[in-house]
Amino acid sequence: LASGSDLTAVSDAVRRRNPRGQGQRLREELLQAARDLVTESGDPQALSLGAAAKRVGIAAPSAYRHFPDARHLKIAVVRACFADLAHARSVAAEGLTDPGAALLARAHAYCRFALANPGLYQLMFGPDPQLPHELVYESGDSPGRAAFHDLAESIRTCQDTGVARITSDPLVLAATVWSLEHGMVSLRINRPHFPWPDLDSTLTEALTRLLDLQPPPPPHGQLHR
Amino acid sequence: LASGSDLTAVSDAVRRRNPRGQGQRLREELLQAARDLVTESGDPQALSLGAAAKRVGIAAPSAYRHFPDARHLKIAVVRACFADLAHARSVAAEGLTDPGAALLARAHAYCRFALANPGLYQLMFGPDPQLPHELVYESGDSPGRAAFHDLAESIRTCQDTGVARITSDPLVLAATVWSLEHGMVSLRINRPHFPWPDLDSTLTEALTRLLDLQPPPPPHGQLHR
DNA sequence: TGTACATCAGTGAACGCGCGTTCACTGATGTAC
DNA sequence: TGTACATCAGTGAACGCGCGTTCACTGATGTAC
Repeated sequence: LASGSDLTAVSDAVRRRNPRGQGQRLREELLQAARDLVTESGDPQALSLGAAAKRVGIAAPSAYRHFPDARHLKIAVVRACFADLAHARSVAAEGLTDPGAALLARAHAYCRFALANPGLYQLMFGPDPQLPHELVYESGDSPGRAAFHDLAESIRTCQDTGVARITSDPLVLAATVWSLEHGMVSLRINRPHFPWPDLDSTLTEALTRLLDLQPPPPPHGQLHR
Repeated sequence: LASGSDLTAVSDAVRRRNPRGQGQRLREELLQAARDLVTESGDPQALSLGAAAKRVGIAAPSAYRHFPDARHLKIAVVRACFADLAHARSVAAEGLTDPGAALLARAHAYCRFALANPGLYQLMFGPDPQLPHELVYESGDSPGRAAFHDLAESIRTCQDTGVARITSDPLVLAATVWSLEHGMVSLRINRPHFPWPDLDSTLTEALTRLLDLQPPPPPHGQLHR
């Protein structure tokens, strides 16, 4: 009722209704609000249609103009997160020629993403019957499944170039590597007060042993351990 | 209203009210009902005071005679689960003299427990601000922390006897091993439709490589791979 | 250029759901006298 | 041995909460004529 200038950054005081064709804009705002709710609370449960609507400054039923139901809002959030994670993983390996170094870089990027976005990570990888199969690793062309095969390929490359001297099936190894990454981050997320050892060095050492990785031809002589 | 003989297995028809001193019995029943709810649904969220009361056949407020609030019911369930897990782990290693074999046996027992009780496992190891620190790994004398130090000791023994040839800090190694176990089971729980490789052989191979385990003096010649 | 109208973004009230929790109570069981 | 009473296990009704969802609506914006 009282004119508040603290709600919207740009517009004057009251929320300006979106012009004709731009219902899209509110959709984006809802999506972002939902992400922020989870990010800020660190709790996947914090994602709800009503809370997102409230945060954007509209009444809850208005959200139904943009999402058929609450489930689809969640799906949209998770889909965006998978895209972000894939991006972070590929950016991390950019310019790295040694396949072992690239593999390690992607693994660290995965963990960094998880620890930086614990709530969203739990949303992506937690159990959730609401999320459709094609999104979360269940079906063949899901973004998560693509990342998994990417990891397996990356391991195969290491094997082919002699960087990884282990000879097991790369798909089986990929499952183990992914399990290790997931276990490390999800335990750290779930038990924040436990005296965890440094993740970076622990992960590097574990992957090196698991895959029998050879250090790259040292440019300067910088080695682990 | 109609006399149903299908509710209680032993007593005649209607629930017999517990005699004077035996309020304890209902407490046990509530605890078991809560466990069953989670076990049967596989969903930690299924644990609620009301649902447990309903399952036992009493009105919801009656549960307050036995638990101060819903949180304490959950705590009691988780406490019992930790005891079960510890028991399963120690039973699995009974009679095994080779420290490497004992370590592997306990690891497999951990995973078997998790996959057999996915709902309860998530309750124990999922993020849950409701659970008190002294129960879930945060404080020094929690049952989970005890299990962790047990694992570290087990690794140290392997090192001392030459069964594990890796020289890193056993506490750090324990964190890695636990992460691997947790990752393997929690991903399998969360993504049941993913084509996971066999857990037993994968885990054995991964632990063998991680700790550089030497096979025990073969009684018959049975080796992995 | 002006007016009448269709479109559509957003609203307010209301419902049912399961949850946790409170309150004053009922009534069988055991005990004191 | 009998009766009056205290104890205490369990009840029913009620509340507030946040959730998802429906419904008929309002009213500004753009367009057709």
